[in-house]
Amino acid sequence: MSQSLGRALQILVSLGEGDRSLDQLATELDVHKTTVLRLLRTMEAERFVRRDEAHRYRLGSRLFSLADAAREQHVVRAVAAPHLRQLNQRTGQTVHLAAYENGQVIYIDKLDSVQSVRMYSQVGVPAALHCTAVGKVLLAAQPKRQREALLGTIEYHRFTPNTITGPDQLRDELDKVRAQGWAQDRAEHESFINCIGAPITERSGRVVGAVSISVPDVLLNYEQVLELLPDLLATTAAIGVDYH
Amino acid sequence: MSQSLGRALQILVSLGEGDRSLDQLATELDVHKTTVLRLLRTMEAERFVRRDEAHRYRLGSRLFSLADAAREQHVVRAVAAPHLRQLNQRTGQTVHLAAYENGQVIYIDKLDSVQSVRMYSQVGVPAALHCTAVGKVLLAAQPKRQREALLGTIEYHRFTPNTITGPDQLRDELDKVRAQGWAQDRAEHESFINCIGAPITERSGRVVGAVSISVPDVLLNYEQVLELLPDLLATTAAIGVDYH
DNA sequence: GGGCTGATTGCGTAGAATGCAACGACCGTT
DNA sequence: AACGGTCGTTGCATTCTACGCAATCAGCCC
Repeated sequence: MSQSLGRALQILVSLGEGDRSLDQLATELDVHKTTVLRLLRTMEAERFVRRDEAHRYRLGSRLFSLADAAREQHVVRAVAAPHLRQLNQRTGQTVHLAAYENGQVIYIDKLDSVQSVRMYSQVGVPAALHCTAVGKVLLAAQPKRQREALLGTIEYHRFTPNTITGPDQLRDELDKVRAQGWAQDRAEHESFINCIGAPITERSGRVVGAVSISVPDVLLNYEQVLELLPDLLATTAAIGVDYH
Repeated sequence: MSQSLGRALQILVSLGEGDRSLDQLATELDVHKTTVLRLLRTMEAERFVRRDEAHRYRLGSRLFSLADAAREQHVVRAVAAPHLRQLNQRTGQTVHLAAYENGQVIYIDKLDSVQSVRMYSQVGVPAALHCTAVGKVLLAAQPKRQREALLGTIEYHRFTPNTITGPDQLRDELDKVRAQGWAQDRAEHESFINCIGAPITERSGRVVGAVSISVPDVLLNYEQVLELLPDLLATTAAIGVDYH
């Protein structure tokens, strides 16, 4: 909607990948370098970007405090933290916390497995809606209109042979999720990794987040992962009670 | 330089202090709410802000990954970290790492005292140039023109009776700092807290940051703080060697 | 159901943002 | 030390964008 602002945000995202020179940025955005310069100057004044002695541009220190603030503004994160830690310790598996954010599902916390299993998820990065447990849970919790709109816009990228690849199939899956109160992901996103996820529901019935447990099948098979379900549901219930 | 972008950044800073409604923001910026709405929409699309069900606006998740990137882009932070930890453990005192960022000095890392002494400094927030050890060190290291320009723009706010309150006095102080290779702050910023700070100089002679130790005088008097100086200088030297 | 508050949209206009071209600073080269 | 090249920076004219207005719409409380 706002052209210059949109370009400025693009610059910030680009700088997130590494430092850039002025016309490197101009080339990326396909605008005149004068334009880029003025945007950078404005952001520099507010410390969103900084410039080293060799005139290479980097992200500025304002982002430190803003990110802290963004974290604190996720009430659910703070409330959930102790419960997630316990769940992580009891099960020893990777635990994720995610929240809905205008049309997307974002990981807002992550506790690693005691085994050093690497997962591609990362705090602050969107989760796929059609093939992750948290994605399904939070999508299922959206009001119908919103949900249907999203079903249409998802790119049903086929990550594994098990990935759901169309809106109709996903709609059925979401109905099931809503009925049973939790979601599964049987190697739909990463081969050899199974997940279960459940919504955090606060007193009024509003879903404010989702928790998932992810387990590589070399550690536990799917049936064994299902045995963790009561623990997961107890955790999300406890978070919901603490939330207010 | 760019009006709309400037306003957008103001919005982000404002949201950093807490969530806002649309015309709360419009009032703060003193613009029409239509304008604010369009800026918010643009930022929403890039996940810089999010909007909850009650149409209150908050900071978005994009800031998470950007802040991580901003941190990683400070090479000195990673290099210094282990040395700072050791210095913090050996002395037991509050240790700060700061860097110069277009006309300001920003704390980019902080290790707390073993005693629970609260200091007002915070990572990502600017340090006063005229009354902190890191401020003096980094200001002293600037090229002359830059330095003189800054001497003129500083607001010489008098925090304590010891605070330097004018450019001439500060210029003399900076000469001393440059000559001796370190800076002091004898209760110039916070009463009852003394600091010493030293520059991190990499091989080529460029100053890439500053480290300081802060001690409340209930724990050590100024002479005792000076006894920590060799340890501080050894630390900054070691960081300088590791830096490349 | 009615009146409120607050969000949203269409539109014309003013002014801001843009691109151009010329200038300037800096660096390395000969 | 002069030169050429690269890259950042500035002044200016033009155009298109961002702005505010007023009307509409949605939701909420009485």
